[in-house]
Amino acid sequence: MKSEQEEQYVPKATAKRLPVYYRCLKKLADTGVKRIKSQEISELTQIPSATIRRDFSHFGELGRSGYGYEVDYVVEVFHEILNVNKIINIALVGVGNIGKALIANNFRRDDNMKITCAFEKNEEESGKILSGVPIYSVAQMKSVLSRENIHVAISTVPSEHSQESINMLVDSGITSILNFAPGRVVVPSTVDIRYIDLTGEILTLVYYDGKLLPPIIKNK
Amino acid sequence: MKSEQEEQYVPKATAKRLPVYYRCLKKLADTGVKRIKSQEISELTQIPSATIRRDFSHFGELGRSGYGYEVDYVVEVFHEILNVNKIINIALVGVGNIGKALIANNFRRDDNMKITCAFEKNEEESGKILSGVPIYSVAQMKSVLSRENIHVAISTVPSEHSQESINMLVDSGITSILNFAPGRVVVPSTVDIRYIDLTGEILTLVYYDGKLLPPIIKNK
DNA sequence: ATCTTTTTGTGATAAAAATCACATTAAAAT
DNA sequence: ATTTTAATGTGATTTTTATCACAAAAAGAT
Ligand SMILES: NC(=O)c1ccc[n+]([C@@H]2O[C@H](COP(=O)([O-])OP(=O)(O)OC[C@H]3O[C@@H](n4cnc5c(N)ncnc54)[C@H](O)[C@@H]3O)[C@@H](O)[C@H]2O)c1
Ligand SMILES: NC(=O)c1ccc[n+]([C@@H]2O[C@H](COP(=O)([O-])OP(=O)(O)OC[C@H]3O[C@@H](n4cnc5c(N)ncnc54)[C@H](O)[C@@H]3O)[C@@H](O)[C@H]2O)c1
Repeated sequence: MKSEQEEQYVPKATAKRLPVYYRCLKKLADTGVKRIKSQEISELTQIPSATIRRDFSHFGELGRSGYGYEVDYVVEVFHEILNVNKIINIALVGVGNIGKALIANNFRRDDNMKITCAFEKNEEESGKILSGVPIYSVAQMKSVLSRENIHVAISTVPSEHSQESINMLVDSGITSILNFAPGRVVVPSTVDIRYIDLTGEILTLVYYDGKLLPPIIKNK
Repeated sequence: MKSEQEEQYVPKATAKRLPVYYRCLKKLADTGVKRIKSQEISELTQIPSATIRRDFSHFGELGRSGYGYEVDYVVEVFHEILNVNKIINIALVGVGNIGKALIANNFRRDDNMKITCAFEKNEEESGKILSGVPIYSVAQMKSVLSRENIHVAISTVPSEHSQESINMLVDSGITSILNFAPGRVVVPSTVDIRYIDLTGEILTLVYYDGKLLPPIIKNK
């Protein structure tokens, strides 16, 4: 491994793949697989083996030459890296179609993350408890979030109220946001926001399909 | 613009931004904005103006020096590029929490895409009609999809049935898939699959947050 | 008309990411 | 023990993407 100083930097592209690796390795560990090589992880994740080895290398020498990786050990490392050991409490804003689905499922399979409270503008919904998750009115957002010390939120409000909802979240101390409304909103640089853009994904799929992939679009 | 030959290639990174541009410009057009410059689009989309101009340049000389872009014209161009003029019929597999939410909303805001049929393993659900969308049994998949000539699908089945569901879709002639189960599945190279990974998004957000962004992670 | 201002489109460059390819190291076989 | 085999970790390179910075072109002002 490189010196601490140099290895502080994890490329953005690598960071985005970490959950894929974690999930893949976790599944292997749960299946009882003890040993794996980059080539096999590649088949499972569709990520080239050289990329996998390079990515892993940012976190130390996780494997052994001529052997591969000890699954349990690598899972442990990724567990640590991704904070899977810590419970992530999540707030949800906008209890509509998607919001209700997210609450109902509530990251069932992921034992470390959980929607613990939700906020809804419509006063008919607020006050209720859905699948154990209390729905508050938006007026209560700041106090609830600071009391419960929550910093991660999902927004599932309609596009036109997206900025409004995100402003309230930021004002309530949220620093990480997942927004289901794809229109870009403005946030302070201290806040990290990511977008789920279903319409965009479909458009991109169809765009590529229309071009029949290889000949027109340069790279896979 | 470059010669036809050279300009066949649209970088992958550009393609992913096209829906963002389209949405942004469409909104402007709908608001009555007639003229826009790359700097303003940058403020609205958070994409650097140089990147925007470079991206646009792949589709011709869309703007005018010292003036900017005619909003209506550029919307028209993107409209064409993204096939927004064509109706995209979408099949959905797995009518559970998420599946039902997607059907209920059914891309309300996007007049060119629509879930027109759904498939569910649970025989209690199949046979019903939800928000106008007929729910079929999985046994009917191949015949319905070929009859309706559908090539785009969304899978919202649990992870452990993901490969099974995708296999059926591929076998039924689907070439573009959006999968809500994040575990990577194997598809023929003729099929394009994209993943929505909510858990992964949250993990990545928290990963970055833990590192407090700038000092540890190299680039924004 | 001419001049000034503005903003594009794009060469050139830099930065980031992916990939190659192999020396090195450890495992497994003999 | 020694040899053979296997797979890592990483320099080196290539490819892709982002950004700089400005000449050229058009708009608007005078
Ligand atoms: N459901 C889909 O299939 C789908 C597809 C593409 C995009 N999206 C996006 O997902 C988001 C949610 O979709 P949906 O179908 O769940 O919408 P929805 O209308 O069913 O639910 C939105 C909820 O947010 C509430 N709300 C509005 N403003 C609020 C505020 N400021 N604070 C708190 N709550 C507020 C509304 O009262 C409503 O209950 C939308 O932005 C939509 O663009 C959804
Ligand atoms: N809802 C969330 O908050 C959330 C969060 C993260 C990930 N996800 C992912 O989204 C997916 C769906 O989640 P959900 O909460 O809607 O699950 P769900 O269990 O409510 O619904 C899944 C549905 O798929 C059906 N099904 C199973 N196998 C099938 C098959 N082969 N063909 C057709 N139908 C089949 C089931 O009968 C069920 O109705 C899961 O893969 C999950 O990992 C959901």
